[in-house]
Amino acid sequence: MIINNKTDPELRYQKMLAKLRERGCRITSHRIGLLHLIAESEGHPSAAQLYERLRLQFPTVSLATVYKTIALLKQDNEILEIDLHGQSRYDGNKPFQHPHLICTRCGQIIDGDALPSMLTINQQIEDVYGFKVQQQQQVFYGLCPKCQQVTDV
Amino acid sequence: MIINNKTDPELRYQKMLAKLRERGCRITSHRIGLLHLIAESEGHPSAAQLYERLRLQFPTVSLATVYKTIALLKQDNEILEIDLHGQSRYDGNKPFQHPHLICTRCGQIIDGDALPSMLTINQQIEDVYGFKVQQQQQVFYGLCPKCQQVTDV
DNA sequence: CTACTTGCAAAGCCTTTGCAAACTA
DNA sequence: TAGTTTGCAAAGGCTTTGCAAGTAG
Repeated sequence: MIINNKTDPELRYQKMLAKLRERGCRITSHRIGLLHLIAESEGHPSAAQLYERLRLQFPTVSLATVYKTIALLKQDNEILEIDLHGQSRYDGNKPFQHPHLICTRCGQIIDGDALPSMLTINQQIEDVYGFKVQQQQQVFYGLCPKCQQVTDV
Repeated sequence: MIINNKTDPELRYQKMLAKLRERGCRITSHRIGLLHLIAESEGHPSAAQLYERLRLQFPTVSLATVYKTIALLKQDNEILEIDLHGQSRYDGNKPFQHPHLICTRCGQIIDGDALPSMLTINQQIEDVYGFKVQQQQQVFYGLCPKCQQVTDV
């Protein structure tokens, strides 16, 4: 079994900040705060969750600002958007495409970036269908190890 | 390369009809028409597309009715819902979980149910993460064979 | 005849947008 | 100072829901 290893949040923060500067964005205190939250981004938060957390530091910040900053990071491929039935979750710590495992009982979202098939699936798709993959979204719903024990009774 | 083989739409229609009867649903002409469209469901239509097609036969039908009938079929696992960034597409012909390949140029949605890794991925997830998969949603965006030629110049 | 189904319109949810005021560089 | 960013509120797209009228069994 795999232990989830995170990228260093500080490095992620610096990288994102640099990208924003590169494109000539103004660096506001709200953006700095949000970038820190996103670089950390434990548990794949939604925009609303990021907003709630950011509001603890900046009570006047708005949800629109959160969305606008996320939009910039998406363009720079500095944040990964996970599309869950009309609600987006974000991973700014590992902004590359990887599968996610979602526990239907406790709601936990596990990064599935250690699957061997992850390395071969795109090639397989090209071999079988002649289709060239650019992006992917793989979500698996089921029971995490802990919740299986609860259910097994 | 794989030729997409469809299930017999008539068989699918009968199966769905039987399931609705089983649960004591009333069989209305609108539902019969919609079931036929869904059993056929070329190209993974959206609710709005099914509605437009159904309206040709039944000009007074409403979009709400389409959604309500789809909801029933979902509960019976007789229709597969594909979640595309806030818009749902439906496959009532092959209502089991399978990957989809979406061409970002022409918009075509290809069934990816002939991939070898499809058979092993759930086991792999259990081996690596101890996670028991119940449902999945695998969407790959990229270029279909035809559109690659256009782009290759 | 009874209970389910329908169409309509309104509401819901998340996300995006328009705009004047505020702020970064 | 000039141009970006902000918060607010409204709008947008898709889906769901409430309800009285209509219909299947």
